[in-house]
Amino acid sequence: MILLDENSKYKELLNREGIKSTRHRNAILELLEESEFPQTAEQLFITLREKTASIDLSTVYRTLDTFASKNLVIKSNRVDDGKALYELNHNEHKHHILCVGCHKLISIEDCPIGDLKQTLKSRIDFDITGHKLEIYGYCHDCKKYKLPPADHDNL
Amino acid sequence: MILLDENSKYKELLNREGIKSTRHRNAILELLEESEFPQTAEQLFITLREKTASIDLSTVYRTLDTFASKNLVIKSNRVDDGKALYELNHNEHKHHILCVGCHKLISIEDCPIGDLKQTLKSRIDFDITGHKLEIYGYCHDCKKYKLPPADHDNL
DNA sequence: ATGATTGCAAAGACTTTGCACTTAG
DNA sequence: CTAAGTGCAAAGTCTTTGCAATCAT
Repeated sequence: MILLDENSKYKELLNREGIKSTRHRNAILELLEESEFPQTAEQLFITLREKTASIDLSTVYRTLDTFASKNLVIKSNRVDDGKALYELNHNEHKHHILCVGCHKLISIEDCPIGDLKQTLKSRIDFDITGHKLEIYGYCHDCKKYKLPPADHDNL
Repeated sequence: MILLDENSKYKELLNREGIKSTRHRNAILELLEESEFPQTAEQLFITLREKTASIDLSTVYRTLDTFASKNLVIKSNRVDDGKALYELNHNEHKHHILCVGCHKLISIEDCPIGDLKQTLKSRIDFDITGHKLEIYGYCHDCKKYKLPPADHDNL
């Protein structure tokens, strides 16, 4: 039996969470680690089929849900369609901006919520524990070439 | 034939957009106008069935999509589930905060994006045209009673 | 060995579509 | 009158689930 070291890269992490280390789970974690942006289950599924051996889409969903329940990944839904997105739960906090011309995602370090947190705390005694921010607009190139929105009519 | 004035309340608005004024369209607009928060198609459907005569769910979806294409309503998706939300496109800009203890929505006037807009413009030449912000946390009461999150584990 | 994980097929939830009937303009 | 709107049923897309086979510990 051929067992690459690769396959156990996340073994300790997984066992620590009380779940078994499997080929699929390792592959999905690895893929998420390589991904700059949140991915849909299908994107991951397609890449996994290309890179590693076969896997079923339902296994991808189940694995991602398991990871989400262990807080290893964060599940969210894109605002402009109903598809679920999954990303590794680094503890770093980051936002992206989406160009509606070319659909490129750009990471930004800025987070404008900090101030609001204090404001709401003192004004209405509301404790912010989390937030999700999606920003749309035109990047340098799309503005230049005056591209129309690709399919984000309502934003 | 009984034709209440009510039924034509939005006639001019609709005709101006090049679409016909119908009982259903008027009812949906009226309902959206009464709604403090974005509604799912099904919420609207159920209320419509109670308040007005029968309507089909597909008609609700078609009507909302038509309205969205005319920019009369804004369609979005909540971050934590896959259901589409529809709200009237007032030109006012407003955000809500969600209490993860009791699921209450609270409207806030604050919008922290203004400054960021300038920042990104000058720093990376990105023109923000829209954004979506969802904020989670504990309201005064839920903090007091130490209620656990209802079902927003990953936020 | 034994309970967890997986593939497969089927079902579920939400949304869209085709077509014949109805209605607004 | 005629194109637009609607109900109904069927299909489509994304996601979840039941069950038998397989795998990790």
